[in-house]
Amino acid sequence: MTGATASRGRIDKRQAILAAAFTVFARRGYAQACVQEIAEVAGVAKPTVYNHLNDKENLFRHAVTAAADAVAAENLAVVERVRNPGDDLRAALEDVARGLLQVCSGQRCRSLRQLTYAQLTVFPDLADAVHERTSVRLTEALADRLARLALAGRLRAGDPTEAAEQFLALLTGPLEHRSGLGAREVSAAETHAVATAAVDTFLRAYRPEPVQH
Amino acid sequence: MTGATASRGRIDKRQAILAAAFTVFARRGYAQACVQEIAEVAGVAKPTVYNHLNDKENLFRHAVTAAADAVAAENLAVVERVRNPGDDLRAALEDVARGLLQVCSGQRCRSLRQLTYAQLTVFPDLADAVHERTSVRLTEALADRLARLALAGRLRAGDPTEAAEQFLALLTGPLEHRSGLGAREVSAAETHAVATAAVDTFLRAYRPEPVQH
Amino acid sequence: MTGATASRGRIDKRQAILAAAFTVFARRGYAQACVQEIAEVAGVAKPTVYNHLNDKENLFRHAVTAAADAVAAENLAVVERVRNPGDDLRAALEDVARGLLQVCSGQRCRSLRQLTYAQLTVFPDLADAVHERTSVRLTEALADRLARLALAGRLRAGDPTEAAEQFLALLTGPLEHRSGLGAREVSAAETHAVATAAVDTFLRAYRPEPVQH
Amino acid sequence: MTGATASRGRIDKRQAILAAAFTVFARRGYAQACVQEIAEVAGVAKPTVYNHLNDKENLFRHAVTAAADAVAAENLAVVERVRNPGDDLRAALEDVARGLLQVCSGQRCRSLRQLTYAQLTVFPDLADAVHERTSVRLTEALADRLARLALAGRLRAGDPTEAAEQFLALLTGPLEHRSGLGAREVSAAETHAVATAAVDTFLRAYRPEPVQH
DNA sequence: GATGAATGAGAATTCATTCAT
DNA sequence: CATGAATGAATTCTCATTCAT
Repeated sequence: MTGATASRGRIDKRQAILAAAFTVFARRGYAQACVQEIAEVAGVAKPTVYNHLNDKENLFRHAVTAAADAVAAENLAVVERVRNPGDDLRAALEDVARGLLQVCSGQRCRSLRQLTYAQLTVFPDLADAVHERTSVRLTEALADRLARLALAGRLRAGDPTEAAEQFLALLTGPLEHRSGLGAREVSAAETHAVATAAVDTFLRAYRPEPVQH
Repeated sequence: MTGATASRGRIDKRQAILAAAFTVFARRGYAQACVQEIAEVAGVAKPTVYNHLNDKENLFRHAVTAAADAVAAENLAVVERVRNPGDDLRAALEDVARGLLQVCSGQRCRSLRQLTYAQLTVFPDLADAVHERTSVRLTEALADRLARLALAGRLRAGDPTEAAEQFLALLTGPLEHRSGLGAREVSAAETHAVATAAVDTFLRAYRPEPVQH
Repeated sequence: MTGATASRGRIDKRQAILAAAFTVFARRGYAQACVQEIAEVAGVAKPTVYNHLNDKENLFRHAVTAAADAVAAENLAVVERVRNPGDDLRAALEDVARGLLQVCSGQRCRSLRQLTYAQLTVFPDLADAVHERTSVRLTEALADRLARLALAGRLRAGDPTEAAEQFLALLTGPLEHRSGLGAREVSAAETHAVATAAVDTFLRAYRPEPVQH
Repeated sequence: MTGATASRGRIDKRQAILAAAFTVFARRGYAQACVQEIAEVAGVAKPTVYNHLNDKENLFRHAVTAAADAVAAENLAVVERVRNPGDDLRAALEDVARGLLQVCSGQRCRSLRQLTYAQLTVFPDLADAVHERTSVRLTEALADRLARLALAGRLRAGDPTEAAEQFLALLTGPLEHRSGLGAREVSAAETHAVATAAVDTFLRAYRPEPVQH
């Protein structure tokens, strides 16, 4: 029991450090963030941070990767909701669209984008990892759903990955535009409008071809 | 004449410093970049950098703003090409699309995005300025062209700004996706494909409504 | 006990830094002194200086204040010696005079004067603090003693603060004059002569009025 | 004529630089003062300062020496006023006392003291020169007057230099005490009181011995 | 394992001083 | 002679990282 408790305490401490690190990195950027502040936010002493994660770079990698995992999970859960679309295809797609926009306009997701972008040239492999988790997987999961819909004749046939890319682009592009690169919060009304417009355009472009006879 | 030469020399040096600064900031990121390296790349002594631009922040602001101006000019020039679309609308839009992708996939534009994103929380006003120059103006210029086309009955009527947002989203979203957030170069073939797909989707969604009779 | 040792070590280090700082500031002046040299003299690394005292200004303030406290204690101890003057008033006053001159002609006191004077306009509040500790308190302590003597009829009545001011002036004025503003050491013989002359003048001026009858 | 005008202009410029230098040195201290600011105050370009006075040290030496000369002249003029004391010795001495206090409490004299003190260890020879001009010469000039008075039987015989030292000490000591080392201005009323008290004490101590018969 | 203390390396910034005009 | 521009040399301060306890 003691052992379990101790391990748990240790794990908790590690989690606290990673969470604090993400917060501070998001607040200051990689280089401007200092380990001191992270330790303070985590409520531990500086060397404890070094005991758990070897150096600043490692700390950054783990904090960012953890955030990317969380965002990935959220995104995939949203896409999963369209597995059984029901009769109203538009409604189902709008549900996904709103869900994704909610995730993308959240604090964590914006910070993640920012940090990853910022360190693109410094830690290119990390950028790859994040991109894989948040963008590639999401696109593929969505492509899977769209492929099913095409097969069922509810969408025009075509490259489902390309369709998924475009569906996501119609969401994130206007969102980014309206949030000023993610600096400003975007009102619920506005994300709603973006979602509606995206689905509308998508459905117009991907409605099944009229049957020839 | 002497004065002109001297001034010219001074202006040249200032330009050299700003160019070097943008290069080094792009290579290392804001905080990791050191003024020393910028001075070396510019071929001047460190204090000369401080004589021309008062401190590191100022240097960053000017370097980024100058790059944003250049990108803005390039983008607007591309959009201008669609002012007289000719008979083949699809060809005209594909021309714009390819032109914009060429700009956006260029080194400078990617660095600019990266730097701006990275310092979003630190220099929010700078992010605003860049966003205004590169995104807002571009969207509006494109919206102007699309509005004319709608008026001429060659596109479905609707909010032209929204249409422009979506047109641009269909370009930059997939581009970003395929370049891994902008880390990798994207082949000409791929940008070509993205442009074609974007225009195709856009035209399907925005073709004029069939006339009722 | 371990804790005690550690604390003691820390306190020792802080003392060493303050002592080194005073030495180096005295040697070079505030602005010319560099923290590097202070650290070397203290036998620690530069950042250790910053860990203990936050910046150069703080370091200066603490070093000077500590010196002022030490000088104040010495001066007050000397004045205390005249609490029970005995029969020979002249001897008692000469004792005080010599004691004070010894303190004032000492290295620390001269450096303190110099540093305080030098930074009068830059750190006026520090100058106030030093003046209060070294000059005001001393004058008042001496005034207390002189008041008692006047009450006992051994000195002419009058404003004791003014008398104390003048007593001290008769010591420090000529001392400063002979030491060339404190640059040169003054020989014991000369301080002796100054003390004797000061007491002589003081007693002539403050001898009790001849009793009227 | 051109030559004369030119020389005059050159001399004026040099004076302006020295005056500006004294002002700025007084405001900031030697090391904190920067040549740039001095040039601005003097209304010339930085290299012009270097053309006239070779380097910062030289600039400081000349500026301080010039100020010392001016102060010396003022002091000596005041002492000269007691050459023909008239019947009322007390009045004559009070006149000198007030005159000297007025000089010593002036801005220039305080700045001069400050700067000289500050650089005592860095430029000891400069301190000597200032001390000689402002303190030694003054003491000797006053000693001359006091010697004449003693010879005339209006003061007790004794070492006139010592008497002069004490007379000056009774003025400057209390003045310094009340001005907080020269930081604060001293009201006219207070300098008046200091002068009166000094002369009173001086006359009590130096009145002629009652004649034996 | 956690921490208070210490430090080596490095970065921004300033400034006296010198060229070239 | 006066000056705009450039620079070499310092200096303060910060921070990731490591010991010793």
